[in-house]
Parts: sequence; structure tokens; C-alpha cells
Amino acid sequence: MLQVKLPDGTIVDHPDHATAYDVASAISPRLASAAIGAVVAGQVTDILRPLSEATDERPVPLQLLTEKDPASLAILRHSCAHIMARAVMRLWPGVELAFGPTTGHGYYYDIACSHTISEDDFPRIEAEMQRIVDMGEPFERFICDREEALKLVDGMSQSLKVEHINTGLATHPTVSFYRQGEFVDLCRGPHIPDAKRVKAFKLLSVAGAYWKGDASGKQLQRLYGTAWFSQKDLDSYLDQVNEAKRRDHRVLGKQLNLFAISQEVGQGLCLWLPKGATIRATLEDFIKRELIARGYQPVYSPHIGRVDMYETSGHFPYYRESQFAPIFGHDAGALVDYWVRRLEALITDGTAFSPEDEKKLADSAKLMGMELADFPSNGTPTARKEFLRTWEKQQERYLLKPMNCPHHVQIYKAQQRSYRDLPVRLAEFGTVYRHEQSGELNGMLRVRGLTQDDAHLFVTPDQVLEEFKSTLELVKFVLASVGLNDYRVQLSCRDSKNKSKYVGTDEGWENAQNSLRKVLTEMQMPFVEREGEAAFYGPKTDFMVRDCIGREWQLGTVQLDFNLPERFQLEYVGADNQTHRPVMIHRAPFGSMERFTGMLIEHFAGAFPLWLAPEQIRVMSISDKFEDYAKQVEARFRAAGFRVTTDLRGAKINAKVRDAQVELIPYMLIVGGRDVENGTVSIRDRIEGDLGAMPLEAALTKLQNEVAERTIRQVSEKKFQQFDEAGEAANEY
RNA sequence: GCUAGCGUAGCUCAACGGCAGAGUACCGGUUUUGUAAACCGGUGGUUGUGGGUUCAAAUCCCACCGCUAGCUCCA
Repeated sequence: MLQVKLPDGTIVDHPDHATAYDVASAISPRLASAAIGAVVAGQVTDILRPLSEATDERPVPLQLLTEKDPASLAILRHSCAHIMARAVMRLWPGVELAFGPTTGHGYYYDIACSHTISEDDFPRIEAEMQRIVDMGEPFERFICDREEALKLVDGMSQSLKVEHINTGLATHPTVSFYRQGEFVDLCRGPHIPDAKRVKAFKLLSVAGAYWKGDASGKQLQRLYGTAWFSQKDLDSYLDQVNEAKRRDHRVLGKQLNLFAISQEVGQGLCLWLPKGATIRATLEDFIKRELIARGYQPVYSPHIGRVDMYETSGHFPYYRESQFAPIFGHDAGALVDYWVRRLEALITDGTAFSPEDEKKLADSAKLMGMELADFPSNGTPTARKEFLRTWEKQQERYLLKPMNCPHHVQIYKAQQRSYRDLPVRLAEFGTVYRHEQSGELNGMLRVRGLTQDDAHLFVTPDQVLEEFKSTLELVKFVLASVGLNDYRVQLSCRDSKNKSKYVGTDEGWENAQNSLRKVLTEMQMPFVEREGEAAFYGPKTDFMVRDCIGREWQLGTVQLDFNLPERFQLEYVGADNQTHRPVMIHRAPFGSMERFTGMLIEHFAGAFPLWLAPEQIRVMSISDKFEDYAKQVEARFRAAGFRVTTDLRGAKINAKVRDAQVELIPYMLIVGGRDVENGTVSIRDRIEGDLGAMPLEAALTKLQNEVAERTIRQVSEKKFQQFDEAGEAANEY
């Protein structure tokens, strides 16, 4: 007899080989048919798996999962990934399978297939999947030892699975498989009991992916799909996807003339059109006022700086590949730079660099006017490198600035600093340039030239906690000011297993990470820790902000840095008359103006609140007889600081109203004969519609109040079903 | 950077080897209007760029530039 303990504490007896399905059937047939999976001793597992096999614990703690449990969705989707893979294998023989995990909203399967799958193939694949679902075959689990498993997958010509068993699963004594009809796949599971449980599914897209995420590895095709327990859930999900599409900042940015990216200017270089620039300027003015109130000092620094400075900070060597190439004063600059890198590769890992090739470089350099009489041609590679490095440092070498911090460090160093001066808080909307990979560029969200709402705080070690705390408060405040109150904080730490990616000492890192934990805990801000997400010079707290349709964006960041002060030998004189080293805090509440504005466009679906709207008010005349009055109204509002225009076209009022609605203007002031007589305006709210006539000054006061309070009225017009992250189930193999 | 798909009027799209078109925007005129589209007329194109195939190329082929999705990356 096997004793099973249900969630309410009841103990029930079952035969030794009983499964969760048997237990469910004994409770009620209806429960049995609703059961998708089971949690046995805390592990999600199949309902058809013998309970005694799944755990040694007695009585067996069992919880049944039905469609209502979020974990069930992950099981369903992973099973649907198998069904999709099976369908693809039926349609195109010779398919090799890689991984097929679930994602937040669905699943994918990576495959190697000689046929290039396109969206045109989706109906065929979906039809084949439907046939498999209709057959309703069970998913059967079985276990093999390593040898059997290798034989099995090799026999099915699944070379990627062979490789995975030999590498990723090298330490597993046994591995599990799932069989469904002719389809057998190496898989950790769990799975739904049978294919009939799939009630609604859809293929979403196909794209490239790399085997095991390695860009130098094999290119695979990744098929994305989603699956739900009802057609209604699927439709609701697709609605949400369409809503996100409707809000696309690239589309709205074009329609509303907010920004443009021109092929002629260059990839990833954003042109802020007057309306977009107005939004940005309003945000910047708001932040600047706030910073002054909080003791920050404005600074400005140039857009380029000497490469040496970025070698000192570490940015140049660390991010070499994603920076614009340096600007060299000497014609041979780029050549010598290449030469040095070849010598470095030769020194560090013996990468071949023939004397003939080096001679060619030397000859070319001479031709370009470089003096090489003293070059130690017969010296060691290190000696040759040092000669060239010395030459390089004597030349003009500038870098388009990829980061503001080294410049702000120089501003700190421009004066002698006393402990009485600290904290020194230097703020700048600093524009930086990064040569992001072309495939990464995306509207305003990922660009090559961006302006950070940057600041660097130079503090004494005693001030770290307090200053860090107040910067977090600032981030919270500015996010709240644009109505973003739903966010979580991520503490991004160093990867403890791969320390070579970071600069500084173990002690410094521990110290910094502990400080951040302490502040977040004291402020009662819930946070999740992520290893390997830190900047190379220090740990970060990143704000992951959720917008009104539930998507998450990484925006603001606050970072603690013990390393740059060390590298730049920063100092202040303490009360003890000794020199001490300050600590730096890097922070950007919005991140970059480009990314933040792009995100806001999508959050508000282009309909900005009054205080941010580029065109706040449009005055429209009923006919040209009232043109003068309309102009008077416009002048009154403009004098009061509003961004106001007039529509004096010979069109009907209906047309003028429609255009203003489409352009998402917050308020329309309609003026006709009655208004001229009574000194009123007829006010129309973009959201509420006609508000009737109001004395001019009353309308002015109403709108002034709305601006002063930065009222936000336009979000959450539509409530979307929240889709819980179903979690990464069953993706180990 | 990689894989796949896509580039036609300012914008949205049609034409898919045989005369490059529609809606909208824009310009001119008529209309003088009270809360989501009045009417008439007109301008606008070396079909992303360069090469090739063909009697003939927006259409087929090649290269480059750019965009999109995903991967990889993100100080």
C-alpha cells in the first residue's frame, strides 16, 4: 500500500504502482479529466508517472495541477513544442532537434532542417499538429542509462542530442525520454497526459538561433508558438500582442512626427523632430529642477576624449568591439593600432603573425610618415609592442565618448577636494556613442547615439548608504511622475564563477554588493539578485518597469563603484588631514532619453498627459468670422506658457475635431459666435469629449492645474489579462 | 555580426516580365460651417543604390545600403 498526502492533509491509501491520475480518479472522474500535472514532493511531474518512482518520501505529498494553475500552462506548452517538432519531422524528413523549452507566453523548438521554414509553411504545420492533437496519443515517459540513450538518439540520427548527452548531461547517470506515437524525444518533462489536452495553439514566428546560444556555433531555425487551455485565452493573448503592435513607438513616432531615423544620417542615429524634442525637453527641464533641489551641480563635457583616458577607465579595452573606431591624428594611427593588436594576440595566445606581414605593416607605416628608425625589429614581441604603444601614446587619439564617467572624474579632479565638499554630485545630460551591432538597433529603444540623464556622486565611504538611498528615492520619484509605479528592482552582481570579466578586488566587490543589499533591505524595496549582470566596474540596481499593458522595460540604474576612483587616483582631504579615496555612485533614473521616450510613447500609446503633450491645446474656429477671437484665445494661452496652435482652415468643425482627435491633442478649444459674445471657449477633452462652454480664464485655470499636478488620465483605459510567467520548465534537456 | 523575410508617391498599400496606380497627405478653388472625415481640380515616381539577364525589368539574377523578426551583445 502507498500512502498519499493531499494538500488538505488527508491521507489516502492506494496500490504501490498508483499514479497521480489514479489518485485524482479516486477523488472524482471530473478531477481526473481536468488534471494536467502534479506536484509530488515539491517537484512538478507527469500525472501518469508512478508516485513511488517520483519520490522516496512517505506518505507521498501530492498536489494535483489543473488548468487553473500557472504551472500547468508550462507543461501544456512544452508538450505542444513536442507536437510541433513531431509535425515538422513528418513534413520534412531529416530534421534534427535541438532544444524546445517554454517561454513566458509560449514555447519554441530549435531545429536543424534543410528546408527553410517560412511563415507560409505555418498552415501546413498547424494542420499536421491538429491531426496529432486529434489523435490524442499519450506522452509516455521512459528512462535509459547513458549507453542506451546514446544508441537510441544516434539511431534516430539526432546528432545534436548525442552531443548534448555527451556534454550538457555528462554527469547524469540516466536520462529520460518521452514517446508519443512515432516521436521519441530526449526530455526531462513533465508532459500533459495526452495530446487532447491541447485546446488552442498557434505558430507565431520563425527566426534564426544558435546551437547552445553560441554565436560561433551552428545556426538553427527557431520556431515559436503558443498554446492555451481555451480558444478564448488564445484570442485574448493575440489581442494583447496586437495591442503592443498598435503602440509600436516606431509607427506612432512617424505618425505623430515625434522622431525620425534617416538612412542618410546613419543607422541608429535619432533625429528628434520638434514634437518629440518638446517631450524630451519637458522631461529634461523637470529633472533639472529636481536635481538642483537635491544638491546636484550641472556640468558639461565634450563629446570626445583621449583614448588614454578610456584606457585608464577600462572602457576602451573592455568594449572595444562596440565602440566607434578611434579618431587618429597621424595617418598611420589605425595601422599601428592594428599592428599592436596583432602583437597582443601573438603574445597572449600565440596567434600567427608572420615576420613578412609585420614587415609589410612597417613599410606601410613608414610610407605614411612614421619614424621607425629605433623600432626593435629583432626584439621580442613585447618589446616591439611597447615601442608601438609608446608611439601611440604620443599621438592624438580620440574616442567618441562611450561613457560620461571619465569626463566627470576629470571634473572632480579639476579641483582639490575636502571632505567638507563631499558629496559632490555632478549631473549632465551626456550624449554618448556606441557602435551597437546592426541587428540590435531598434527605433529609439536601441540606438548608436544616446543621451543619458547621467550623474556621478563622489562620496566618502561613510556617505555611501545615505547617498545611495537618496538616489533610489530620486528614481522612484521620477518614475512616479510619469505614472510608472509598477516595477521591480534587480540587484545585478558579479558572476562569482567568472571574475575575469570584472576589475577590482574581491573585497571591494563584496563590500559594494553588501552595501546595496543593505540599502534595498532598509528601504523595504523587494529585489531579486542576478549574478553576472553587473557592470565591469561595480554592481548595479536596475529598475525593471512594467508598462500599462504588462510589458517589462529595464530603465533606470544606480551603480556603486569602488574601482574608477582607484584607477583615476581620486582623492579628498579628510578631517584627519590625510588623503582618502572617495566612492563613486553612477545613476541614470531614465537610462537614456531615447529609450525612455520610446518606452513612454508605447506606454501612453502616443497620447501624452497634458504636461508632456507636445501640442497641448488646439484652438479651432467655427468659421473664419471668428478667426480674430481664436487668435486672441491662442495668445492668452501661449502667454500663460501653454503649447497651443490654431486651426483656422475653411473646413467644417467636424473635420477639425477629427484631426485633433487623431493627432491625440489633449484639449480642443472651439470658438464660435456664442463664445465671442460671452467671452467663453467651448472646451473639448480628448478623452471625455465635449465639456461645454467655459469662461476663458476658468478654462485656463483648469488646464494650469492639470499641468501643475502632472495629472495622468489616459492610461489603463483597457484592462488586460495578466499573463504570469509560466516559468522555464523542462528546458534542461 | 549571424539566419530568414522585406524595400513602389510624404504616409498606407496595389501592379508580380508588357503604358507605375489608388486612398490619404499636400497645393488651388468652391463652401462659412457648433464637437470624429463638405465638394471640385491639381502637383507629386530614374520603383533603396549599382551591375547583370531580356526585344522589354518595380517584377528574374548578383553585390551593396537600409528596415523587420529572432539569435548573440548591451558600460
